[in-house]
Amino acid sequence: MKRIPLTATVIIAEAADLADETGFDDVTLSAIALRLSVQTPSLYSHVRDRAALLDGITALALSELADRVAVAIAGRAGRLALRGFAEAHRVYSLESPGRWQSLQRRAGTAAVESSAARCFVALTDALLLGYDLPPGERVHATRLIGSTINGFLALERIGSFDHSEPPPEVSWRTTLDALDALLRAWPTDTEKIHR
Amino acid sequence: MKRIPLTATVIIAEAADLADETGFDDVTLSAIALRLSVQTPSLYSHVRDRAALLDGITALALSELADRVAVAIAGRAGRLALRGFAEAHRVYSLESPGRWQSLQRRAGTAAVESSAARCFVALTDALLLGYDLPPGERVHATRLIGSTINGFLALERIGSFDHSEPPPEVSWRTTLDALDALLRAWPTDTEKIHR
DNA sequence: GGACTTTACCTAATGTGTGTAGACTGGCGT
DNA sequence: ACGCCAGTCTACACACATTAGGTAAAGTCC
Repeated sequence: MKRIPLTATVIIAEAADLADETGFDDVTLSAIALRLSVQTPSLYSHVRDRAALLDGITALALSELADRVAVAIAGRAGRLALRGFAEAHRVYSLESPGRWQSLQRRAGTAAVESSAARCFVALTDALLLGYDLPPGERVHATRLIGSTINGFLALERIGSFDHSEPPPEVSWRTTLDALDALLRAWPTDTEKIHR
Repeated sequence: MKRIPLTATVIIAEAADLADETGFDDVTLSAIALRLSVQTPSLYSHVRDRAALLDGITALALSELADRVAVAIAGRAGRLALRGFAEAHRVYSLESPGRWQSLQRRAGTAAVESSAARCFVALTDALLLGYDLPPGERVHATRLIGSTINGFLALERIGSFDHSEPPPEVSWRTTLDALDALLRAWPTDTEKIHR
């Protein structure tokens, strides 16, 4: 019985797989140890504690998602880039629900300061190049896009759309079209005169 | 030492308060028992198990939020109704983070089938009356609004906006204006011809 | 008003999970 | 060959969820 030597990377990868299978909240050191045919305390040589392990999953997910987004928007602009960006998120959230869930929480500094996080900012910025927005509005557009995409996927995941027709896919497409239309005709400041 | 008799309602209310103070994930039966000056197992006479307790918090939060939304959009239409609706959500999420968090998860049937849930659907529907959308598009608009609002609040809560200027409030206002503009000029089907 | 039931709490005990301390081992450099 | 040391183990302490069964007081029936 040959044993692959334990490393933080192996443990975190196993944890991420477990998260995808049973849900992020159910990731437990004992379960991971069992899957790696190891006693639970052995894990503590490589991982500080459970919080650090979960942060590891977050960092992993962030970097995986950034990779996917990068290839999804490469060579595209405008609506196509937006669709690629959004679709990459959605596919990831459906394929790897546990990993995706690990992103929906306040992350530890390790994850926040990772290179993947910085990469992500750059990618979202690149996405907006295809739409010409006043520089001061870029942040708001970024935040809006993030809110809508993440919000949609979150609601889809928790089943908010299960009790009405039609299936989420249809609304998803509509939502992306709406976002594109919005970015194309970004409301100018004059409109804010209303109160 | 007179003791207020334990009931499911009291326990759930205490749990909700605890959730607001220490975070939804940290709601523990022992902590609640301590706060109520009672032994942990005593709670089981009134609450089936932890899952049921959390569902109770969700149902409570749903009904509280529905109440707030109701007064926030009463007598308003269009942009003002949208703002009221959104603002009610935001205030709730900031005032009662734990309760709000309890809504960001797949809920048990008890919460889903509660009258508050049905009330909520009616309220959102009422909100859209002020914008005249083709009937088939109403669902999509509902889902889009929900996605964006919930998504924004979720990102704000986990600190996604902490690393860039300006403060979230500004983007929040912009986001609501954008949503309003979008609903006012809902993209017609012809626009979907692109691919 | 006494016997009984019900209610609402208790104590005791089990199982699972996190995390620490210290013993054991097998490969490595010298 | 010898000791070092990284990495694993066993043993343990503690927290929480949950079950079982006991007890005492309040309410109900005759």
